[in-house]
Amino acid sequence: MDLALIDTNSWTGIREVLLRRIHDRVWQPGEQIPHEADLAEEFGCARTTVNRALRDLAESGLVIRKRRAGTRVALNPPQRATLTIPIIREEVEALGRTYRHSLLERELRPLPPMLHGAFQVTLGEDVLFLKTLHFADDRPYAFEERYINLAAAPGAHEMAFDEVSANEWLVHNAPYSHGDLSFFAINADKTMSRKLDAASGTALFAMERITWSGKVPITHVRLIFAPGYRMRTEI
Amino acid sequence: MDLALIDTNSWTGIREVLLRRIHDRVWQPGEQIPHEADLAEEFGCARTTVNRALRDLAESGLVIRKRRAGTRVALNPPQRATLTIPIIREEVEALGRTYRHSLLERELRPLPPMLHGAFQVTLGEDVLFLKTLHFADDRPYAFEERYINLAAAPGAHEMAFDEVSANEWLVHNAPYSHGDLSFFAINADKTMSRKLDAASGTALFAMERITWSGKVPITHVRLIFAPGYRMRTEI
DNA sequence: CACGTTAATATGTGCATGCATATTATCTTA
DNA sequence: TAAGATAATATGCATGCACATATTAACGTG
Repeated sequence: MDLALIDTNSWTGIREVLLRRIHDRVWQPGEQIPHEADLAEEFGCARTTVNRALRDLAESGLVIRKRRAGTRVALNPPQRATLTIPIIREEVEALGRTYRHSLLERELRPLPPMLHGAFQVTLGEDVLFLKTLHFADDRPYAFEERYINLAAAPGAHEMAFDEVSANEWLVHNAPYSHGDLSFFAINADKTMSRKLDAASGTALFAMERITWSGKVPITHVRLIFAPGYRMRTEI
Repeated sequence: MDLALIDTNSWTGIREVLLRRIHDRVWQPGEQIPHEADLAEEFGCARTTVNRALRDLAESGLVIRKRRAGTRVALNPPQRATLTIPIIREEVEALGRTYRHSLLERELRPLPPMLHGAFQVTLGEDVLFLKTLHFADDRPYAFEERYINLAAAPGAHEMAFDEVSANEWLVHNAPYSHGDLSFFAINADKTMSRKLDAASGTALFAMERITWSGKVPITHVRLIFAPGYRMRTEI
């Protein structure tokens, strides 16, 4: 890798050079690196360009920037990973398999006490409960339990959700502003072992998600994947 | 929320306004939105500023941008989540608990066949194998199995890893450029149930990670967490 | 010397401008 | 008409400049 080949007039080029200096310990972790102005002079470019490169490094957590205090190499670069949580249909189809889902249950229910803390809905108000099984090539792929706040997604009341999945419908009709996401492992109980075609007690990968639009909760989902599921990403 | 309060002279302000238009379906999913120049005129700011706001929205996957083709609202906004995978010590200490770890095993070994594909090392070359148990307040927190490529981290040979953990040492001494990360669920076998103080067969959350520096593999880790562990993030 | 005030400074951001580049639309030409 | 050349256009990026803002260092003053 010849450094001379890198174009230090582009912000990406400058980022590469800075990255290499950090990797090669030219600038030690915790050490302060030269100011934007100095770097700009060194690379013969505008401060804006250096700024862009440094901003990008700061975003990925490799350097810490503070006004007046300058920029320093992060001591413990946090290992950030960006997970892409696709719509299950798309995930299955990306694997080259055919997607299908079947709605096992659909009813109005009071909000289960378990969710009272996380999911602030007027008490007494019913929420829509759905149980869905997702298939890939006719083999169970994931089991879904979902509560939908009808106040946040009124149209859901009229939807059967047998054709289009609740997930897809909500993505398009009740966009969320933020949410909580968590992952954990769970033992297959009798129901799940039957639905997911897994031996009872098998460790299953699960994901739980709550989404809000502003302060209004939209939906709570728990997805439990069939045995062998792995969630992957690159860092 | 009064829109008039938002400062449309700052790129974050403009981002908020655009975000709201997308949420409120002023611009439908898939629909093309006005050009940077038009928006700049509307907000009475420079095109650069609008560009910055749109770039940010594009990064989060909410809009898709193409030269000449313009910007359009994403049809299926990919649900991205940024996970921060901390050093275990920091994770434990952030919980207000005391961290401790004990090295259970440390030896040179040939690379196990299981890893031959992922972890390209000269055959016959030994790698350093470590087994560590991490504690929080003297209760087992996670069980770690790690292979270190000595060619990539020569200093590791001299390290006992009983004081400073391999994780922390590597972070500081053999920075990686990229890696693969995956999460899954696994049943506790006899060893793990003993080490992690879990009933045999309990579903455990596990993470596997391989990191490289360029083309040279550095380390392969498998972390298995004690029962009840949840990995959380916000979206 | 302790503590509050003020100045210095590095990053953060906005603007106007110009050119680069990818992609689409249009216009030729065989 | 179809294929290829060419023009039009929206985003991408670099520059120089000005000013905003957070934070630290220096300075007084009691």
